[in-house]
Amino acid sequence: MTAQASPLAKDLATQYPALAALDPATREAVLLEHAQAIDAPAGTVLFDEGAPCRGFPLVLNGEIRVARGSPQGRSLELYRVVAGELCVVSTSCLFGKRAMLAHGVTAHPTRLVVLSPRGFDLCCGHEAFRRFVFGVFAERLADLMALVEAVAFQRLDQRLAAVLLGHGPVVHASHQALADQLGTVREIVTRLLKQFERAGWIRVTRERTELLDAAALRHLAERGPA
Amino acid sequence: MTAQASPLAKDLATQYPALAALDPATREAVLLEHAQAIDAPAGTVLFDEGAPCRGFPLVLNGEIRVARGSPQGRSLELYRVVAGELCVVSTSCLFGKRAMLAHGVTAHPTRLVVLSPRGFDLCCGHEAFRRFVFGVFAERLADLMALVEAVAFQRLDQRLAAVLLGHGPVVHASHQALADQLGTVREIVTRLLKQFERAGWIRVTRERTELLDAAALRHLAERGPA
DNA sequence: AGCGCTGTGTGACTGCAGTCACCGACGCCG
DNA sequence: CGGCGTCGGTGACTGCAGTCACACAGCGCT
Repeated sequence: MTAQASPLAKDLATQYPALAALDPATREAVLLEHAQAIDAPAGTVLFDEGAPCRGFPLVLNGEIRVARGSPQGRSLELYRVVAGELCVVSTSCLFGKRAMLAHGVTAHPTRLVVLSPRGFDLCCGHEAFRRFVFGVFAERLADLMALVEAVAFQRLDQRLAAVLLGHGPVVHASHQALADQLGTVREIVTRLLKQFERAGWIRVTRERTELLDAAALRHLAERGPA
Repeated sequence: MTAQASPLAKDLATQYPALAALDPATREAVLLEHAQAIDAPAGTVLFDEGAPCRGFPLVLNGEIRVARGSPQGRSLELYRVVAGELCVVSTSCLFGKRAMLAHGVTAHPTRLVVLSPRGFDLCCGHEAFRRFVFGVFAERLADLMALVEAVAFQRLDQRLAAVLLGHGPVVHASHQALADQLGTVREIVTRLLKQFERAGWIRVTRERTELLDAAALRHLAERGPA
């Protein structure tokens, strides 16, 4: 399906002001000939490690989790792509002409538009779009550096606390899912959550973790062990 | 000092074909008005964590090590910038309008040209240069992901082996320097090096590590513990 | 009710990395 | 020569994270 449907174009313009700023001729050409809309239910594998790469995904709504697996079957979340962003792993892999370095799975039902390499080039001819792309790259790079630092220098309880805080006041996720975000195993998450619960910071029920004392968690995450 | 000196321009053209591909008018304008050459001896701190950012450094020769420090005084090398590349941390920080996320120190005497943001924008108007910049970003992103995976999932002996292999057949570095690359402490490096030496894989002398059995090290680094 | 699947809880054990407290070796310099 | 700073080596100890092996609870299904 090509992406000329009017509501889609409108969504795109709302989420991506940089696209809206293109001159109308280019925009039409890109949308008609170099874009493809996709609707993916939650849990769809959009791309996999080692696979080639289709194009540059722009996310309209929903969320993509980009993670990398370990040989021992563990997994570590690198970052997420939400509405208004583009997936830099795909971009990176297309420019470096290499296989994908990570896999991407939709966390929620997600609508996205995939730009062909040519379409991406066209858009990049315009400064506004370029600045947008560089901005996203900059963010991701910063995220990854923060992640490196966290993995290298922080304890798991601190990182778990940070992850919980990043999910809002009630976390809907199995312990295994949390473990996959952290790059650890289920038992450790269970242990640490129990610790937090005994401290009165959270309440744990099946598939659900309720934050009772966000301040304490934040303190642990930021300033280290009490 | 502006960068119109002919040998410098030639160096730039050699190291950066993407710059040479610009139309001459733009190139002249950029070099004359938006570039600054710097010669830095080894050990110069080019930028520091939390500091603002001057511009986009292009490295003509030498090497910059970009690392991030931990609160406990440890350090972890994120990547290096060699001739023909540009430093993405600076780029990232300029685009994200944020403070620097890491510090950069010259490992060898290094000559570099710093482009002003405006000069960078001018260059980016040309597709060849853009592709070059995206290519570098792609590489760094890939590096960082590999680093995240290594820190999260590999044992220290594996990572140390990899670092040794990355330095050529003879490594000139103190144990402390190696520890700083890995994000660990000196004693651990000493221990592991002794292990490798007992296995006959390396010979250790002061400030110098000679690789005797690169194959064994490579095997450890890639396939894990024997 | 019985079954099976997924998610959770836990105790025992292991091992790597980190910490601490030294000591010794080497090089530089007054 | 003696003193000092950097670099390297080592043993004892600690603690976190990971592994293994279970037991159990909740839910959907037949």
